[in-house]
Amino acid sequence: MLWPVLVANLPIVRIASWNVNSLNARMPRVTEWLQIMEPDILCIQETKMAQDAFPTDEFAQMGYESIHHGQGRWNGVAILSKVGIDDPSPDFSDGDDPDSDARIVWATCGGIRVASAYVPNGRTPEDDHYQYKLAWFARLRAHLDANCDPSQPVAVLGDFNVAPEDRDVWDIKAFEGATHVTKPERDAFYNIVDWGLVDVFREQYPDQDGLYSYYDYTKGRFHKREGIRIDFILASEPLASTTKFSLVDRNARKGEKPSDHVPLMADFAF
DNA sequence: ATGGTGGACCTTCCA
Repeated sequence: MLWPVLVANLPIVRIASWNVNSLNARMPRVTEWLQIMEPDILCIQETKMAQDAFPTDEFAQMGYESIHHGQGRWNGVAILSKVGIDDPSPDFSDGDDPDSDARIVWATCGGIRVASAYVPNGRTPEDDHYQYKLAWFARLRAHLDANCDPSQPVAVLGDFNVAPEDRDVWDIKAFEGATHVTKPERDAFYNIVDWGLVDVFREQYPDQDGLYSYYDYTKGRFHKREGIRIDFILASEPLASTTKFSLVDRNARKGEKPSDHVPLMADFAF
């Protein structure tokens, strides 16, 4: 345990993201993980929970304020914060056309504009959902253009459902004709990055391959290390330039009732 | 053997 000593005199904000695949099913794992890692901010995706079912009190007892944008059976995103929840905003604030799904929520936490994002899956390149996915990415970019400033601390975290490079999947040949690796999806992802965001994990570990954020439940994918890197902590330069530590917590995929995604975490001396 | 899992929900959709 050397590194906490090394950074003990720096103000650190610890930010995490986790697609939990049902917060009801995952609550024991989430509370355990919060107690171990003690993030200041946790972005949650796929709560699969109605708005009024969110365990606000239970998180409050652990010291977290929260904002949930819930839908019910599908989707649902939330932000937990020990450093404040200011200007909370569900969805995209671009007028009178709300998204059909609860896929993004925003809040300012400790001076950082934070988004918890769950990008549509796409299903297949021929599916209407694939076009919805591309449009959703464009809408996120437009929201950033209109409402945020990359010279200020901004962090967009979540499940982007895109593997940006071939090395972000265990075997690119297994993805022929599939979503998550097509050029339009990758272009849409990089269009978000190009607004002024840094893939914090890749920046810190440019040569680290084989450490993925998602492993399909089926076919023994996890123990065969057959995963994909589709979850990201994207931070604007004022934040990303202060990165001290980042983690893809593969251990969280082990044990009883894991999510199919693992949590990501980063420490910023901000 | 051409499937393999898991979550929501009620019979099938979604990832």
